[in-house]
Amino acid sequence: MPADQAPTRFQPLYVQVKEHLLTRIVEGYWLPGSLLPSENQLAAELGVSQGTVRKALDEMTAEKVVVRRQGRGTFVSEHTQEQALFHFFRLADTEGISPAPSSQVISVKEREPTPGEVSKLQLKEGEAVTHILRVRSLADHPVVLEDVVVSCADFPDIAAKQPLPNTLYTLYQGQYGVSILKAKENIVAVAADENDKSLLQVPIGTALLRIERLAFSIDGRPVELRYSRCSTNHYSYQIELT
Amino acid sequence: MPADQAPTRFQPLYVQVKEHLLTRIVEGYWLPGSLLPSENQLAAELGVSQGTVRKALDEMTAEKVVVRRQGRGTFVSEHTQEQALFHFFRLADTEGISPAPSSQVISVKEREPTPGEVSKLQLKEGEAVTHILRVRSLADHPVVLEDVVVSCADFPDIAAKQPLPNTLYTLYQGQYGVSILKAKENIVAVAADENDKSLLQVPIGTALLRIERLAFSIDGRPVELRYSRCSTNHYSYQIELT
DNA sequence: AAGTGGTCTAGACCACGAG
DNA sequence: TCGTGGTCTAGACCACTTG
Repeated sequence: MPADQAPTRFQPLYVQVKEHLLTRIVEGYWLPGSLLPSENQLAAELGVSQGTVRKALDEMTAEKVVVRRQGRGTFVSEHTQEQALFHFFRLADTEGISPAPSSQVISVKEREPTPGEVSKLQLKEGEAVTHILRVRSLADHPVVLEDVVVSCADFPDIAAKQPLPNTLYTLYQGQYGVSILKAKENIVAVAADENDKSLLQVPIGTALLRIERLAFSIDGRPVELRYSRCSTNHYSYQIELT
Repeated sequence: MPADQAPTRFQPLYVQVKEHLLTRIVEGYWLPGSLLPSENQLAAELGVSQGTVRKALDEMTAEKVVVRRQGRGTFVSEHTQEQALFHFFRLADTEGISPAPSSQVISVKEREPTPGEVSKLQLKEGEAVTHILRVRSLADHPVVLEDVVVSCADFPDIAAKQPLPNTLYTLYQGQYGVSILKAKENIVAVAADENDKSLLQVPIGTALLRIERLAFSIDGRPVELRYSRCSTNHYSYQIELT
């Protein structure tokens, strides 16, 4: 007994259930942090068995779209401070410890996008972007110089939201309903320039990490482009390959 | 009806099944590439239901310990050229394309480990290491200068295996039965020195990526420590955060 | 046609959290 | 005590691969 209109091709039931639930979350029917109906309720509502709902929720749990708590229920993921931090902020010291970063916003401007931004963010003709420049510090030392570019269409009037939170992703989710679950990073080594010298307090020519990050929302659209220039004197970029 | 001796605490049955299967693979009872018994055979042999075996195999599939092929069966993962390459070799050009790297071995030596190597590789007292130095090229241009350090106990007489394959992990698995499934990387930016200048053909002071990788075998032991110095003039380190 | 993994169901019991 | 997710089972049918 299929519970959904056929999407395009024959899909396993649990995939259809998953996409149905995902759609509701993306559309804001269930907000981040809210409790979903129980597996049995969803199963009854969609006309499938509880095991099928479970399999859909299992995959969504693996993708961190939802969080399950035994005895309580299943919740839409929330970008808490820790989550956003440990998931996307990869800098830590030799012990693997990352002190909570603080941020100092240098400027917030609306402007025309560059051709690279248009293609990477898949911007429409004439769409403007907001450009945030800030310095992030660990233990009171400036470590990262960050250029953040987002579409004004996705995030209108972001300049008015100041002071901006340390983790922008909680702002995106809380104020704009955009959940960042995936990102691609692209890392090269560059020499520090005049700008780096004054803002990161390193000599010109110091080797820095330059990280380009393209972040995707829950529905797979690229929504943020971010360039980070990192001093790696005291911290390193750490990641696990599996 | 439990199928395994209780490990330490009460564990779900499927976890016990998973650990049992994992042990057999680690011990070489089933070699990489070989076909496992069917789910029903395993279930009968272990005295659990087929669904429980399935759940164990599902997790092992997610961890890439095994590969399932519908209609054929479940196989122990093999480090093929592509897998090892695309899984752990993160350098690619702006289009995300990575030409097959070639390697030139500069030296292979046995020596005493440094204190850092002892602690990172968890070496026993008096255990020697093999140190491989090589240059890896993409499209005939030298791009990575690599120092690879492994324990002589894990990989005896590795010097005799020359010419070393491009992807050492296939050698580890094929000749020594050690499967690398997980690694931690630690990235900083450094300036090129004399050595980099001659081997990577870059000017002294050029910013390079320095990647420290600690690779773990299927049973969770650290077995290889590798330092890569990468020129990022034409290629960048690319990774997906999820 | 036979055997494999892939999906789906239905029902049972357990462990946890909250009232 | 009740409702939740977590585990386990047993059996059915489907889709794919091979002979």
